[in-house]
Amino acid sequence: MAEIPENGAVCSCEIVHAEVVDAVRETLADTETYNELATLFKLFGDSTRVRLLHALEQHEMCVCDLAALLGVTKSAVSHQLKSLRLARLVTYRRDGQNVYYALADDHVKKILDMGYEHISE
Amino acid sequence: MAEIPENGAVCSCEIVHAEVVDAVRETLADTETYNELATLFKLFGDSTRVRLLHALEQHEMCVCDLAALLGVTKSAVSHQLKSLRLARLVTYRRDGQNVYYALADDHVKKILDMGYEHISE
DNA sequence: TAAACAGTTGAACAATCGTTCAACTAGCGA
DNA sequence: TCGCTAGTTGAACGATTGTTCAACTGTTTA
Repeated sequence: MAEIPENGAVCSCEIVHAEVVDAVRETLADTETYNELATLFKLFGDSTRVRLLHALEQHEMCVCDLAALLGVTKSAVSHQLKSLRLARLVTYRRDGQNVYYALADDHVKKILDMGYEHISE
Repeated sequence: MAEIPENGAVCSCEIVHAEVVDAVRETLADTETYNELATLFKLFGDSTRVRLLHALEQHEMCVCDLAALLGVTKSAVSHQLKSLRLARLVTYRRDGQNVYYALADDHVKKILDMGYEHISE
């Protein structure tokens, strides 16, 4: 469970509904979990990466073609793909001179779809 | 559709698989859509906001109690809640001196759950 | 072996972000 | 009305981020 400060330690106020606060506190996960979640979603929080992921949702592609498609440099694409790779959002496959990237699983699609649903309202 | 640069304009390389690039290009959305998606997911990309959202998933809460629960100042909570409010992720309800926040809809829960699934593997 | 191209990497930069601080507004009770 | 508490706001700060640039590795072809 999380290391949560005592009442008033940092918040500079009194707790108004102690029962609610205590009940909710029980259900919270540990700090590390929230950090990992934030780190994951941060990767979806950049339009270049979102476009990369959406493109890879259609078909696996090499760095060169992704760069041409999105209109950015190979370097920029490579940097972003590395982040996505470390988070296991995309997979890596070398074939000759080319390196092909593809979505690692369908979580990416589900998350993007859920986001699209929200902004479409 | 998006304004996508011509081949080689920015990518400093030749297109390797023109058919794939052209096919994927057809399926991409416009720039504004990707910007909105990124803006949305950026809000999930901070552990304080993720904890706020997860807490509100359990029960509506006032700013004061949220600050006490998370161990941050009321000001920090208020700033973050404003961002979440502008993105229609949380709702606002004043009752006397207190302002109660709650999740706007279940997209938040679905997105968080999908993220949790991913990091749990 | 050397040239050519695909891709990666690290440093550097500007831009963005989250928190803090101080000052403010709003509602409640005396 | 005054004092108190809840909440908001804007400026300022340090920290993080995305891109660029230049140099590098790896693979293919001549």
